[in-house]
Amino acid sequence: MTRHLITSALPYVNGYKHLGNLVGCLLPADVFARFCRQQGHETLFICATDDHGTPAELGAIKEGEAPATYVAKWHDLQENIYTRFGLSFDWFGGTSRAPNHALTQHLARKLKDNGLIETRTETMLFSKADDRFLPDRYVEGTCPKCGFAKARGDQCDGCGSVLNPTDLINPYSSISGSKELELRDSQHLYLLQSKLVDKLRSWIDTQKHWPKLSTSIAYKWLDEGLQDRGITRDMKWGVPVPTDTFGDAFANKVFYVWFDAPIGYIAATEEWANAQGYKTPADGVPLSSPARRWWYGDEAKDVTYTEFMGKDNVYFHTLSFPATLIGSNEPWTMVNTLKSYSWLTYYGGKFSTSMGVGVFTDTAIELLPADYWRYYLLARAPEGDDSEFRWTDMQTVVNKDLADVLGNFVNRTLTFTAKHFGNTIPPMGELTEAEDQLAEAIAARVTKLTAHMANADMRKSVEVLRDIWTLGNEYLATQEPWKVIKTDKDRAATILATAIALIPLYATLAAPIIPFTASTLMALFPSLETPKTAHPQPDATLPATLHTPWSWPTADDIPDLLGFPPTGTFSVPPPLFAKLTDEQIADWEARFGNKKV
RNA sequence: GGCGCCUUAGCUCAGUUGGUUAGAGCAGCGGAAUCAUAAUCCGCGUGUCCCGUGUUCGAGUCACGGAGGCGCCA
Repeated sequence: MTRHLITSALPYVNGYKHLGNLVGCLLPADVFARFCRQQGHETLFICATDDHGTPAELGAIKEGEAPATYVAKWHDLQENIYTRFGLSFDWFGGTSRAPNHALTQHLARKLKDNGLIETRTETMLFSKADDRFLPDRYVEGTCPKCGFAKARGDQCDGCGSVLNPTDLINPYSSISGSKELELRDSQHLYLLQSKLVDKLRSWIDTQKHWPKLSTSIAYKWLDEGLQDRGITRDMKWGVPVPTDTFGDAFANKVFYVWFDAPIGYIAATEEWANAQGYKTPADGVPLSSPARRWWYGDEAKDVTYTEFMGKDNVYFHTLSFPATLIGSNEPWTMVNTLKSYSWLTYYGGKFSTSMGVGVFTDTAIELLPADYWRYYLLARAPEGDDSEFRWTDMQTVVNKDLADVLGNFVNRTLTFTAKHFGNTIPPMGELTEAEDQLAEAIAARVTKLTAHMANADMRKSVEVLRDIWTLGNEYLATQEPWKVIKTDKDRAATILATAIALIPLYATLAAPIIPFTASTLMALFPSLETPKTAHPQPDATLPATLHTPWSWPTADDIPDLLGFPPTGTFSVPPPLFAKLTDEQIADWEARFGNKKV
């Protein structure tokens, strides 16, 4: 048994995320977490909202709320959506909460103790009207390169140039519009990443389980020479820089959002521990014992840590966050396996939060049940290249795989059985070569599926899963119980009992991907609640997997799982999946667009 | 401007460290079956693997040049 720590990149707090965000880290992480649990591994799946930074502060100003109010509101709104999508976080925290303040400040102090932080003075724009410095996008003005009138302090939307606020011509505050700006010196903390290059490189050299993309991105940064990085901002919203350590000059400054955000993984774990009644220690490392077991010291040595993220986050997870942890000189859990994803595009164009392009999670979950989205999105997970979202593609995949192959298999099996045997599962008779071959074919695919799941390969997992479902239909097609029933009722009973035995197996194997449907399928068979007593031959030895219906089977378990179907009564459910109609698709294409924007 | 990535059947995409007739799903065509949400099962794929040059006994797979698309950085 392995202890699996799993994190998904933190969704930014301001507003609902789109489907690209969902499939680009949250969803695969959830599938992997569910799989690990089904395998019996001790698993902790952690996520949180990324609460700090300028967009959150500006969003709060726009909605006329205090940042804390705004952030708390959006945290809850997002969490509600994720729950409805079936994301099975053990804890969904927020980076603006107390544990993250404590941990961020703790790590900053450690970095200073180790000589890895220095103070530098920068000349920045200060607005008298707003009584504050104006970093990044708090200032707008004319682009010095292309003359675009509404260039932001960090970047020009006219020509794409990256800018510094002081580059702008005729700058003005984007909060108040005031042009009364002046240059003032401001002190900032820099993390001396340049001193950590060797340690980072030797750590990365030992990482054998990273995808090529991640490793090459990391080495590229190291080869080009890692720059020291400013880790503070002149803002109020964020983790305050502790003045007892860094001096009064930092009284109105906070840590940069990218410094505190990844620490949020650890902090959210501490939130989880606090929720169980464990108090964060006031001295030393601010981590209580349950969180320590996952993150710190010898107790966490046997933890396997897997991170899921979009490819834009690779730098922060391979270099910047590790620099923080390594630089602290403390024994933190570091990432073992890192899964990065490309983009899901909307008809080849970008899903865009600011432009409102594509489909957002809050809208999506109103249109269709979670499993429709989960299955389709995972089947198209952008694991290598970008992949395209299209309504017609989703219609094809959902109708074909879910409704026709899986849904229809369950439906045809149960309705036919009910017609001839009532709502009692028919007795299993003597097995023939057909059942042996079926078991063998499924066992081979379970081995493949298990390997793909263990690698968190979503597309391949979905593909094999569908293959397994097809085997059920194939079995019925070759055994033709509708013919056999006329001449040999016992044989027909065996065929149907075998087909019925496939249903809970399918539910178990599909559970990480379509958990809601899996529950529906399991619930059809009351006897599975207590599989031991449901066994048709009480003195036979059951494989362990039968004792808990959700346990992930091995290939060796398959013959027994097929040979001992659930017993007793069952109910015939309505069709598992409604097909997406041409009218629905046309409607949604009209509503959301069906071409590249 | 610098660097990196991508370009494979009508569509969406797989293709380990270069090695025999380049794969899957969907769509399409043909057949079987009729228990089922007109669902299922089986069979059928010669496509300049973006273009060019080169390395090699042998390249979709490596090198260089080019076209198109994308990303990161300054």
